[in-house]
Amino acid sequence: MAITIRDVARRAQVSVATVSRALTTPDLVRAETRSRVLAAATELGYRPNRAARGLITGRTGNIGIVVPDLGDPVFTAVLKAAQARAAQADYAVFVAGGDEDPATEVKLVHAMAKQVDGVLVCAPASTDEQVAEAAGATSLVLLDRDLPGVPAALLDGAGGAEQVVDHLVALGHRRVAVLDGPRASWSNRQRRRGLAAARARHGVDLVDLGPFAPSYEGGTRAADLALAGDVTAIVAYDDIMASGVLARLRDRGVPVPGEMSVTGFGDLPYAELCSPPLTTVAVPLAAAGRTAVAMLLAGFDAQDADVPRVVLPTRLVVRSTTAPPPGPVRPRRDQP
Amino acid sequence: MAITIRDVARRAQVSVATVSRALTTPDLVRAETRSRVLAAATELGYRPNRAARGLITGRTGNIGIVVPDLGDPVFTAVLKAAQARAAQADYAVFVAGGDEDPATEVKLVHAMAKQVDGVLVCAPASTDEQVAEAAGATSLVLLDRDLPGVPAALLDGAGGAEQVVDHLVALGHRRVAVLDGPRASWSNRQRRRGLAAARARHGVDLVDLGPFAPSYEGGTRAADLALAGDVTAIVAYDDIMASGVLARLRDRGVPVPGEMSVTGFGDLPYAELCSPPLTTVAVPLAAAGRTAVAMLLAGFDAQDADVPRVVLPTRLVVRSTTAPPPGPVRPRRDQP
DNA sequence: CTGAAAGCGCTAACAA
DNA sequence: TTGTTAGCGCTTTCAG
Repeated sequence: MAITIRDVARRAQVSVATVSRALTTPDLVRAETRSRVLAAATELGYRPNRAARGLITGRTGNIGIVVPDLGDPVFTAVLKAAQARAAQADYAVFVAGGDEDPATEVKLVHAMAKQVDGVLVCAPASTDEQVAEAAGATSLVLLDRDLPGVPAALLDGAGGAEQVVDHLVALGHRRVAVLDGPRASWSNRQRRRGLAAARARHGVDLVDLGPFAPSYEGGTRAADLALAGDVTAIVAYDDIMASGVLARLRDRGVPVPGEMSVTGFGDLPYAELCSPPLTTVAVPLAAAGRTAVAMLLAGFDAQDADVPRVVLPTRLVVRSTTAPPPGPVRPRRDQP
Repeated sequence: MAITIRDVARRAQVSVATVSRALTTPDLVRAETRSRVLAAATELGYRPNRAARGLITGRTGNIGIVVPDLGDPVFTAVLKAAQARAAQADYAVFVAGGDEDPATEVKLVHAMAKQVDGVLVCAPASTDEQVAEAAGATSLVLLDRDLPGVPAALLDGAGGAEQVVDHLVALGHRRVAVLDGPRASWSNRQRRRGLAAARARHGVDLVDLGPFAPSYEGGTRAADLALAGDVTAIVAYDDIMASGVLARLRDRGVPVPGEMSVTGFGDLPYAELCSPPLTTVAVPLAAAGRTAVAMLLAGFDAQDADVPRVVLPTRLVVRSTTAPPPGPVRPRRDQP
């Protein structure tokens, strides 16, 4: 068996209670005793059993993270930042990835509930009811999903979408294709909201296409449809779809951005590596992960009943896939 | 407080011991009693506290995974598969990412040790001594790192490297640049071993360049050096470096594969998306993750003293970045 | 087949 | 300032 608090007590010639105190509430023990205990602990290589501690304190020192897909770079970016932030506070993190079933996410939360102090749930596809119910099982923070009463770290997808359209309009585009992604997600709804706002504001023609799979293949398929749509720009659902679009356009001999502008969403590492480098919306995934974890941790202590809800700003990154539309640039006429 | 075994016992009109048995060793309780208990448990939504159980059984039902970098798609691929495999066996997984310090990995193992039944350590950069010492703290399985006495799931990097050279030689290349990556890693040593073997076998000229950072920028830098080296092919350390090479060659107007062949290593998703699609070595990351977890789990039960060590095969995937060298193909002369 | 009781490693009153 | 004791939620002898 591993070494326990009792071994340390024996070696330091004190009771287990004193060892416990020396470790958790050092001020409550005489300096000399404390150092003796600490010395004994180090010599023995003692590491408290957090599970046992949790049993009595009700605090496990663990948090959980549930993501829709551990293979998706969007979520691993969040995970990385979240894990780092948690480690900073000496919290360990459980991770679980749902796969097919949207209800899985909720199950995962329940499965973790007893072993963690709280769970960060990323972009759950579950229904509001399911999420609310899961929130009953443990302390919850949502990421990229909004639900009244549950703390959330949100990404301003609407703002990002607006910036994209603003940019395209500024370049002179008047008719652009919008490639839709999976309909269900909250973030997609946000993005569409931003698109709608921009459309209203500028009076641009936004040609809705899709939905397409958020994949390279989805992008290649979408490109052909967009090409048939008499547009001068394509707003893809995300970077990966955009890369498919780019590839297909190249195959079909359509110069980008000369004949066609293309934008992505996410600014994943490879957006920069596309050729040409992709104009896209940078989404602060790492910041979101950090923030969400910070909210979770803060929620453990603070008992104020307010439900924090922070929206992280997105930012358009202009690279080389956007340019004025071909032909003579028609002067823009804004709505009166 | 959450609902405990006692609540279930009360509701089912039995003792807590019976509830425990009904849940863990169903055969030991009368069918009728069992169903009564199970019903009560379901009605109450009871979920046993695994930490408390672990305290007494010595089994936590958790495993840990330590990776060098949670942002690296190589490791998240492993993580995804490992997590899935663990979930299958109803194990939850802790995840931690080391960052700078190689010794961090060992610390992470120790930090997890008490909360898990075993840890999967991916490609640790620590010294043999450090790893061996960590293996003392808990049940360990290594991935992509070999150490006598510790079970390991290995990737056949040497074989992959040999396949690359075989392929290039078969195409007629006689002088190829090899871009080195971080020297320290075990997997890099393996790859170099494969290269050396192939060189000895074929008598090809292998021009060692580097080391370079395993990044896009590293690749662009490397490309220029390779170009100056009078070679007809470039073997990059990994896919990402290869994509940098590709980009730089395009910028410099060198047709691939017409004037220069390029290979990667890893077959990450975007290898296929490169333009042209990258010839590379497929590494069974998911299989490795699954296997490693399976080994870990198996090790918990079996008490045979043998130390499993499985080597997963890699496989060359020929796409469009390799072709015969330019100019008249000189007939190959193998060594006598 | 079932219950009573001990105890896993630890913390939190309560005394001393 | 320190030790004694109870007990967190659970499993596991040991009786019955």
